Amino acid sequence: MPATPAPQSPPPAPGRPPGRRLPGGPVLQDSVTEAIAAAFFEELAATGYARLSLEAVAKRAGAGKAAIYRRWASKLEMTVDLVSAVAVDASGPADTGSLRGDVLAFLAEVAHALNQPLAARIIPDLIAEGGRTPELAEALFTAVRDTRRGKATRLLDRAVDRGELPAAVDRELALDLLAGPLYWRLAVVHTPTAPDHLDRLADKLVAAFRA
Amino acid sequence: MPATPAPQSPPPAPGRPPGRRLPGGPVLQDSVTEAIAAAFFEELAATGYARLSLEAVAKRAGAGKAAIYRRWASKLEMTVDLVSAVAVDASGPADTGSLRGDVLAFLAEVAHALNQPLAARIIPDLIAEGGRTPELAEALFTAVRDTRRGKATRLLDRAVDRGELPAAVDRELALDLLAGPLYWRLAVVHTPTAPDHLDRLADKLVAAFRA
DNA sequence: TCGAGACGGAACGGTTCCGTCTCGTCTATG
DNA sequence: CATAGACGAGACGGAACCGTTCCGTCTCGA
Repeated sequence: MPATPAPQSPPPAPGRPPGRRLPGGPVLQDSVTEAIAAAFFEELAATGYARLSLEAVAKRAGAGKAAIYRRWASKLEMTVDLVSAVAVDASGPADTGSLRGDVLAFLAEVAHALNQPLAARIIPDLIAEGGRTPELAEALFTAVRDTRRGKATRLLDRAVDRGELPAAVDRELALDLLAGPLYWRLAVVHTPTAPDHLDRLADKLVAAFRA
Repeated sequence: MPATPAPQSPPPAPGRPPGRRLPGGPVLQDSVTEAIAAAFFEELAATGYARLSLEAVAKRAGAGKAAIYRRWASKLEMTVDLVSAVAVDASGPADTGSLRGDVLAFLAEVAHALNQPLAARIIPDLIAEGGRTPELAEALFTAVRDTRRGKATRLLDRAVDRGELPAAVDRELALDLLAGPLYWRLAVVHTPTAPDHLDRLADKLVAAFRA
């Protein structure tokens, strides 16, 4: 019974950090665990969550099915755990000194994420699946939506502090405007973007915030 | 000439219009066909395209599987056909006399569509599936995206004619701004909307277009 | 009246996947 | 060096669907 805490074992570390069965925190130190995680995301992009088969994940990872079941109890648990793990980055606040600069930095970050081919396929799929699987929706919300939401809110707060926006700026709308158009273009309609696309979008958004 | 051409048959109608096997045009006169279509969309909303089982559709419709296979050759063909059928409405141009009025009317139409519970579940699912199934993506594009795109383009043209926008208005960005924020809010993040939400959004969008 | 054909229903063999379990191998600790 | 434990591989029974085929019934138009 390796993975589970093994309450009686001697003082030092119980071997090397194994995976774990219950949610609580991503691990991934294991090379087998890493291979499984990579295979999981590739399979997720190719097949979609609904049709994703743990058998295919195991085969792609060059692992046995037992290696997966030793780490997670189910496909849903595995998904929640791995998705939460990758979304934790949260990264820097990106204070560029001006509202337009901050907006542009935010857009560039979103665009960069959505231009990853794997992410562009996986994210819409998980969002759609979240409509059917509340646990998955919650994991997405706390890991992704709330993180971005926090960044965008701080972006607006800084602009208010600088006097670039009135204190009463409509934050709800601003958040939708920051995320919506890019998501729509890159993840829904798959339209190519001109090199200065983000620049022009940033101009429009700043104008909208000030309205 | 509803069903197959039936080149030799006498002048009058050959019975009643049956479904048909190949794409080309929605029919749906049949009561059985209607029941199947309704069951299909309910099942699609509940299960998602990937897991949708024609057996379940037949059961929900109170029909036999043979009744489905008599009309469509596969799940994909059925989906393309039925989705194209519902999206054809296209509706009126909605010229309200002002840019802001037109924008608001456009937003209201989008919001109304996305507030249908079935649509709100089905659309993100089909979009995600479209990333994996080119035929489905194409059906969605020609039936939905191009229709909306045309409406939005005419909306901008009218504003240019009125002198409300410069002729060089950035149509690409405007289209993303019209669709993206609402789609983001209603279909991705599922956030409730205040009663005056569309009004305030329309103000922001008009300001953005003019920037 | 009678035949054509669509109907609901049920069963068919063939896949695919699940979650469990058993092999024999490899490796690292003690 | 011995051995415990994780490993890859894959067989297993059970379940769900697929797409097809067959019933026996019912409703038409000829």
